[in-house]
Amino acid sequence: MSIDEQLMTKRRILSAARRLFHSPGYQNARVVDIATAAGVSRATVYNHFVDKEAILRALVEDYLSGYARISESMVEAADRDESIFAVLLRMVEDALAWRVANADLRPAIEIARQILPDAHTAANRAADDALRKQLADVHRRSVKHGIVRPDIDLNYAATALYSMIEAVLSSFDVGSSEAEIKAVAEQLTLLQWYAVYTISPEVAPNLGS
Amino acid sequence: MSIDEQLMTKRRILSAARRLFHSPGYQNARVVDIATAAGVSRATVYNHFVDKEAILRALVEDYLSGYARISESMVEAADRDESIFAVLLRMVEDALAWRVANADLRPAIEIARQILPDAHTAANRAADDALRKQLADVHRRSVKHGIVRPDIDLNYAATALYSMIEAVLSSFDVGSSEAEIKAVAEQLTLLQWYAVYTISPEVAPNLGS
Amino acid sequence: MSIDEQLMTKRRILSAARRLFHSPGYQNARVVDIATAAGVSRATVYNHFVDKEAILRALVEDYLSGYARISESMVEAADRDESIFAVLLRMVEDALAWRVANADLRPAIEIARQILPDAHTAANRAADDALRKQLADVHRRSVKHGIVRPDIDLNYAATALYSMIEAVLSSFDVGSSEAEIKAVAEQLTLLQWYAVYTISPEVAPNLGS
Amino acid sequence: MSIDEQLMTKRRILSAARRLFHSPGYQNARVVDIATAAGVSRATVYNHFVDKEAILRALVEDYLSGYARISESMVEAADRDESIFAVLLRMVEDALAWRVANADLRPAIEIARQILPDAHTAANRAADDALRKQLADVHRRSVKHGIVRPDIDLNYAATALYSMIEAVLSSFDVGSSEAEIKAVAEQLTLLQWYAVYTISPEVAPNLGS
DNA sequence: ACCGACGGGACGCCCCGTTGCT
DNA sequence: AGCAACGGGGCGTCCCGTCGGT
Repeated sequence: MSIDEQLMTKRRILSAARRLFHSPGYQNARVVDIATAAGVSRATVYNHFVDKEAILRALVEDYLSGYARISESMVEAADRDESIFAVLLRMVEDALAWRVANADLRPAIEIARQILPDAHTAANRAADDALRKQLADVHRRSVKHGIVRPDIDLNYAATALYSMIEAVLSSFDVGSSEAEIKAVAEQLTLLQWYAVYTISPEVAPNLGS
Repeated sequence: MSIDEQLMTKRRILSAARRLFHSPGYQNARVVDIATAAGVSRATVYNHFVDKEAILRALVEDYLSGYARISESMVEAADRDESIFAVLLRMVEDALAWRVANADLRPAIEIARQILPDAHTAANRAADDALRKQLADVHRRSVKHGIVRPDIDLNYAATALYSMIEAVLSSFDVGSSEAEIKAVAEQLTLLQWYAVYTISPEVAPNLGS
Repeated sequence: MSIDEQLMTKRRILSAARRLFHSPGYQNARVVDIATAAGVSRATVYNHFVDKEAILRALVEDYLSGYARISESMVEAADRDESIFAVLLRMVEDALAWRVANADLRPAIEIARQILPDAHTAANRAADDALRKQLADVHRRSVKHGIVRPDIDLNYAATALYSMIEAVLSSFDVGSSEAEIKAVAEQLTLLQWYAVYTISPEVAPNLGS
Repeated sequence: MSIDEQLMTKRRILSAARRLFHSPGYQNARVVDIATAAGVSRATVYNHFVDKEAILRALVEDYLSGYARISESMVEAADRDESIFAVLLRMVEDALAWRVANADLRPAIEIARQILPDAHTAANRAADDALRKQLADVHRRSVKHGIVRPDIDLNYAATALYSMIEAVLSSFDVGSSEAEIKAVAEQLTLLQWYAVYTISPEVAPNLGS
């Protein structure tokens, strides 16, 4: 059996698990169901994952690693010397798009938070911090321009933005249309902008300046 | 056994379940653990609740009913003709305080969202809508004063506020000190305010005016 | 559920196991088969026995305890002051009858010897020794009468008798007819007698004399 | 790989299996253990034997074929015109020596009796009958001499002898010392002799006479 | 209310024998 | 011949929810 086929097997198990963890849910998805859906036997599942939990862990880690990639792309974006608002907007868009693309993973991630207290938190913090660091950077540079409201704690502002990105998914049930995502991203960015900055988005200074 | 004693037993079961659902978590809390912690036998638990799920459901419903009470108190507050900012602030404070007081229930509520898809959503919507309706009312009245940013969708703004209240708990690990809660509430209210309104909080009009 | 019913359940499991250990054999008898044959669930089997091995152990112990009862009955017989030959004959008859009645347990006992090295040996030795002690007693008293062949080691003779009782089962496939058992017992006793004693069975002295 | 090397491999597998079937026993000896002990891989074991059972079968067949050789040597012995007692003694010695040399195979043979009902019985009967035929021959010739006890069934006597040979192993744990084997063989032969014959061993007639 | 046996069913483990690939 | 993934299937554990007896 080739190495490619091994990877395929693992991927098919993950894919089946992802589908079944979304519905009928992690608890109701039996290992044998995942195996059958992946076209393998139960034993094979245990050849690739020590645990049903390990499958969950793998899914969550895959998801969180996507976050890290977003923050990397942001670093590059920063080099292109765009306006602060544009940078924020891109960031929100990217994060939102990633979440939408992985909306079916939400239940799994919530479960992971429950039953993988340490593992999840560790990986999650890593991913969150990647994004948070970027936002903190934007904020810090903004302060130099004297455009940040003096009575706003930027930590809360950052948390607010993230939680909104999160919440907007479950509340508004955003479709996968790119246009929709853009519209929502703009709204969220505007909210963040007005909450934090004293000037209009149109006159936002460049990040690099 | 008197009715009072029966209620006591039920309450002790709920209390034990609440403690155990928080740690070691819903899945890891066995019915016999709950029974033992409540000082009763496993059979007695099943005399009061048809299901382990039913205990979870009862806990969540208790929690959500508290939300409804908050919105009721807001209606009264509105009658006292305070400023819009003050009303918002009180609302955030109340919601935050309630969440803090029930912070240990968060895991249980998340689980309920997973495994009680219909029951939870129904109750949750009811509670959410109660608050949301109040906020929508505040927003609607604000519009009449012409102080709302024209490029902001108030639906997103409302969602943002709620998600922030939610998120601030897990991120900042707010203690139960009333002063702390007040400080955080003010920050969140300010964020919401600046995001939505064009004027300074100090000159906010009265709700009833 | 009454205590009687509990015992019944355990007995029915043992009975089913006994049947299935004989055919299709210990290894081929699945726990679920035993459970089904006993009219209970697999879980119930594990409520009564920690192991599949424990069922085997229980069967073997029951069987061996029967041996002990035989030797007890021999002690009483000895008090009736019969002839040595008659005592030997009764002993062989009893042992043979017990083995015939439990012939279906032979495979299980052989398996037990394999997979329960210590447990089996311990119990088996106890049962064997019970009988062996009786036989040794008969032999010892015989020596006093000067009727034992001087070139015969009575230890080997005793072992020979036991092994014959054992072997005659598998080789001759004795039916359960009492007459058949008596006939075989007489043959075996005669073999033992002639091998050990110098006189004719008809003139055998009494045990007590 | 040469044919010799193949045979070597097969022999080493059998040797390892023999060791492991003795301890920790057939059921507890995993195929991978046998392979490792033989210095080959698990797959190679399956190249030489279709089954784990096939290994057991091969061991038992090797063992039983040794019995056939004993009976062949007895035929030759008979031609040397020795006394009946000497012939019996040699027979018992040979059988006993063979059993002692293969004492470690006993557990495997017992298992084979359980799980290879047909295969074992067939081969076993063949080997047993080879010996039994010889003994029957001796007995038949003895009858002609009028030295057999009239009240003894020679079938039982033959069975008795075989079972004793078998039993003496497990009960007395005979060492491999030749002298010990000789002593035990003499005892067993004497037991058989006295049980069956009316005359003293010293005056036993010759087999051929 | 309490107790304990019970049916049910998933989990993780372990080992067998098979099958392609190297 | 060696290797490793795989299907298959039994074992023992665990917990749930039920039920009858005390």
